[in-house]
Amino acid sequence: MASHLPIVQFEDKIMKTVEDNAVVVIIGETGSGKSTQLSQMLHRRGYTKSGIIAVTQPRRVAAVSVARRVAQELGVTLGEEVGYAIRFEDRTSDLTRIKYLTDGVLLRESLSNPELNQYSVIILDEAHERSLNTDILLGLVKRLVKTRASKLKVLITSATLDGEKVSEFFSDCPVLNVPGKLYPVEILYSEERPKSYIESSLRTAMDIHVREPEGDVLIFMTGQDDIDKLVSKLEDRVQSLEEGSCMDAIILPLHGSLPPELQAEIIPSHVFPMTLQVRVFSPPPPNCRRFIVATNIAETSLTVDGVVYVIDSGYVKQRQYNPSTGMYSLDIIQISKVQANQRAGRAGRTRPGKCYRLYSSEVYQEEFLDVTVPEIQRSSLAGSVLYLKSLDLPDIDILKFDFLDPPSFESLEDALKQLYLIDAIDDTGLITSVGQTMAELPLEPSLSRTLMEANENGCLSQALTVAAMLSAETTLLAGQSSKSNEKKRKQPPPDLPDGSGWGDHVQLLQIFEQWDQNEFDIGWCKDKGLQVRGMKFVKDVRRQLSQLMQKIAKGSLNVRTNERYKERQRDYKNLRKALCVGYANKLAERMVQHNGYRTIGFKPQLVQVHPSSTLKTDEDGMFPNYVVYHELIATSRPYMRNVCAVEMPWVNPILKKLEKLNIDKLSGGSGHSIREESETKVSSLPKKEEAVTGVPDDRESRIQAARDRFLARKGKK
DNA sequence: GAGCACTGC
Repeated sequence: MASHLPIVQFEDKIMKTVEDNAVVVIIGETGSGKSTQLSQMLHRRGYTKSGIIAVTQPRRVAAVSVARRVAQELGVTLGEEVGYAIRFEDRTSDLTRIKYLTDGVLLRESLSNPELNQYSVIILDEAHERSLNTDILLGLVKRLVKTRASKLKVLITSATLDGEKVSEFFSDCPVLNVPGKLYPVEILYSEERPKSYIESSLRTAMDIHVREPEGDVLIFMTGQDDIDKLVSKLEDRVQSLEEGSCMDAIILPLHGSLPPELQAEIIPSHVFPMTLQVRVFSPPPPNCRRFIVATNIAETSLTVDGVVYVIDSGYVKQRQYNPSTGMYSLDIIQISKVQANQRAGRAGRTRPGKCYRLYSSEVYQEEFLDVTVPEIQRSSLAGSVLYLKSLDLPDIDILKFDFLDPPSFESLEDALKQLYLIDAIDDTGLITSVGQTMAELPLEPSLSRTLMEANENGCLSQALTVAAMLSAETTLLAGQSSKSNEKKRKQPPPDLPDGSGWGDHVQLLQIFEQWDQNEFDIGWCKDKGLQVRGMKFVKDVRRQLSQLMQKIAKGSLNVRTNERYKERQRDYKNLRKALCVGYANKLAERMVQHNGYRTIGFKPQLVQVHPSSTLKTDEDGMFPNYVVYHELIATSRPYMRNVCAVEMPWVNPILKKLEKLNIDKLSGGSGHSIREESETKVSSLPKKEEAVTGVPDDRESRIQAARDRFLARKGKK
């Protein structure tokens, strides 16, 4: 049935290698069939007799669609022999032998079963995407193949030629290459970087339209603004063409904040069963060319069917975290070679195609990084560090955790400091009982800490709502028409609650409470300009959090709990106090004379309340003296997004704790509970690994190098 | 008076 897939010819070779080795890296290009076939091969060879085969995917849709395809190929009912597990949805049963799951779900499972004993094989699919979760799994799995000795097989699949590095990481395990099924793509470079990649894209697109035979055009832009601009320019140009001089054209924007009904219809592909094809709108009319103007969402997450031409600006908008300031920034940066090739590959899925790169081959060769900087080196690590601490693995020290690409020492110290401020670890770096419970909640540490505190002071139900709302926040406001051709007149304000002046957390709470009072009516969301999908997600998250908190909850979890009590609490004092404890790592103090704030606990930054905030000023026009914020983000200026007013008496204990902060003590702790043993364990660990694998481990030296770099930087200041 | 790329438990 799947005999046309390239990987099938390699079955014997792959299976022999898996038999002889605990870990195998498989490089399979797009269309090789690795995602659907590897699990079935292993099943045929009896690997499901001693356990389940787990296949991880970075995305939910992929886990579901690949599982569906495999069940179909094996002729079984989905959820029986072949199943999947994603957040909110577990379609597996006692019969399940092949299980597709997101890597986040596998990490959760590992929390309650660190040895992952139910699995005989773990396949980490699409590892080249290097999601934060995949990187943590790579480290955990490396440890598991040692502790579970010969009882576990691990396959790492990747689409790029980065296999050598992964192989080195796994003690030089074998690397197998499986060809893909892409058609050739001709690469056309520009002589030089254009002044404006929008104008240059426009010219290139029109050239293609006039000169090239039929086939859709996919254009990679960096963000919604650029997309809107280019779409409207393209529309103008296409309309000004003489009628009948060339085929018709449809121009379609494609980015994450488009409402899903406009965005795409997702249909399984017959050519590439392991991916998703997206048809933007219904089938394109005959003799008509589509121009899809997209963000990097079209690089991996969505596949547009029918693309023959790709125009690549060479840029991407990327979010990165600065551990010394605690601030995120969204920057437009050059893509990596891997990304450039991924984009080009989008032109060769149905027949030979062309990729127009709006940069020269010298720029590609000399300026582009080989691979994208992995997420783990661009994110705040508080959540990941807490997770690793909570596993309480006897031989794991956070600062020495074996990452494929270790994050900076500075970034790990930042994470430890934050965790200490919110009581998740003590002053020696050991996880606390509060921290242990926090780790079990699928939330970022500030929010899980807020829930714990709210449970103590009687406002758990409110905090659950706030945490759930913030988990969805960006997808909440429906696709605003931005500043497109529509008249720029402000639409009638959707009259949402205003947070009673206390800020955005309270507003989010009030919005959900109103929705609850309106019986979760979908029409109500639409009236208020809220994305229905986002609000439903909030409801799901809230339900999940409630279930997890049930065991330890001291009060009611219902949204409409204690109406009378709430009436007396117009100032939301308990909730704000709980937020202050949870966000002790995200505190800011107002400047004396103006409404700017200074961040506390980081290298001090001058930041502003985001203009979209509902936080109110007092009669003198001044903001509160202290606020906590959900995140710092530098866009046009440094902003605090989602702020909440807090009171001086709640802030004082945090300031005291900051004074006591001793980062060396925090990071010196071993991270596990038997401190006395930590010294010897840490130093003896490499030897132990040598004995097991017979291969020296370079971990110590890499960590030492990172530490040296860090200290050198520190010394300069 | 600003606007945020993309995932996920």
